[in-house]
Amino acid sequence: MTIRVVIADDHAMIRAGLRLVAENAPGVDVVGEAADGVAAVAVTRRERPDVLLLDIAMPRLDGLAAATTLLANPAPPRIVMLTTFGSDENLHAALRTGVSGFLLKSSPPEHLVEAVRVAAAGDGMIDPAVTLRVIASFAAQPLSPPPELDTLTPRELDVLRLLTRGLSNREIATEAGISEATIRGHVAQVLRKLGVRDRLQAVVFAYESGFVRPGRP
Amino acid sequence: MTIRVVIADDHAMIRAGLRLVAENAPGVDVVGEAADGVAAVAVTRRERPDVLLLDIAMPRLDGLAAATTLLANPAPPRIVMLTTFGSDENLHAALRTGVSGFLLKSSPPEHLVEAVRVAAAGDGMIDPAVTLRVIASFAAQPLSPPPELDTLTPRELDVLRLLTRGLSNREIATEAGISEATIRGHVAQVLRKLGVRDRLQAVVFAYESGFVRPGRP
DNA sequence: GGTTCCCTCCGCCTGCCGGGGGAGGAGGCA
DNA sequence: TGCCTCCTCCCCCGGCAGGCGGAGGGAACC
Repeated sequence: MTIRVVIADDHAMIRAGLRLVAENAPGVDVVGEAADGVAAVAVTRRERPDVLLLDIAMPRLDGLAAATTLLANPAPPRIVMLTTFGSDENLHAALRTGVSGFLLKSSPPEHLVEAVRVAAAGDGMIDPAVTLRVIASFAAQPLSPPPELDTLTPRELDVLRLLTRGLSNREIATEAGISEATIRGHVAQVLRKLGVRDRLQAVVFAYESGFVRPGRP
Repeated sequence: MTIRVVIADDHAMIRAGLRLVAENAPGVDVVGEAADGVAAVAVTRRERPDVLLLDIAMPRLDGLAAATTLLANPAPPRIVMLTTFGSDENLHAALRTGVSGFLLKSSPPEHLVEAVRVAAAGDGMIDPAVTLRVIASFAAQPLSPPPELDTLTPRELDVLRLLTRGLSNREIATEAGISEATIRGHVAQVLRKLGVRDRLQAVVFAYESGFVRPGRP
């Protein structure tokens, strides 16, 4: 029932440190090491560990690419991504690959052990230091109620909704069952109220303001 | 330096359990309780705790509304949301409010204590049991690469990106530093490859496919 | 009754968009 | 070398979009 772990990092010193921390934890066994992404993939395929500790920044093949490669195969290991800097690019890119954990190297050793155990159990863990940023990426949009939208009349909101479906004035007129001339008037009004130049910018505004969201008809 | 905590849950039994767990942790002090959302807001405003443990499902005012209310005020407490079921609705709704933690009641007590400490420190924690779903919500869209986008050349992708900012051909030309005629050609190509009629639908496609996302420049 | 807002509709006109077709240079590949 | 893709640029032309001003009917409010 031990958790078999492979460590991938290009710095020997850090590998040693990670190994020390991991092996000091009961039930955790380090079964391999790799100093770059290509080796990480090879060692992982050979050893089939439960958990792969993967540094993002590595030569030849970076951790993101290695994770993507491994996760595309059947029965991949759980991957805990390690990084020195918790930049938004690193964070989002890592989460996108579908890793089970994301940890900063500045995290206390017990977090690392916890992340390994959690990952091995099929769950996930994100470093507390960056978790708020993950949450913020959910909260960011709906917390911005664009004041301009409030001034739109119901009819104008209808028209804006239809605009975001890529319809022409004529199509909107058909859809709404009124004349195209009326739609033109509504569209002009919407553009004026939103302070945008054309229907294209109105659609961008609608998406960016959260008035419409991708994937919801 | 103790962490002052308020507990809000409509079940007295659960409040007692949470209090027991929290007070058993060194440096954590429970300074108030509430049995519904309205009381939670009132107690929180009176006690000004560092951390508020907030159940989602509560009478009068649910935890989500209470969190939204409190977080809209200046100097809000850190909020750790508690829930019995880790449904996607609960999860996303909670993260949207901007809480610092999201925990299932089925989590081990030490997770609760850890979440309180992490929240008090200004960081965030998401229950390992639902973290993978959070990660998946990042991976969900980019893992569906609409085949049409693959056929676009780098230049055409640039143009599409600029299109989604609501720019005219002339503005795109200026932005890209090439002639408008060239942009017209690229746009025509993009429309053809995406199978859409005009730039408006191309922008809608870009948003709906996840090629661009609201709120990310 | 007057005012205001919303919804409906009309015509005119300028300008950009998009379709069509063509063309040349740069770079990769066999 | 030939072949291909990509990027660059051009012309013509029809059509829709958007700005302009105007107008009438209905509902709500004072």
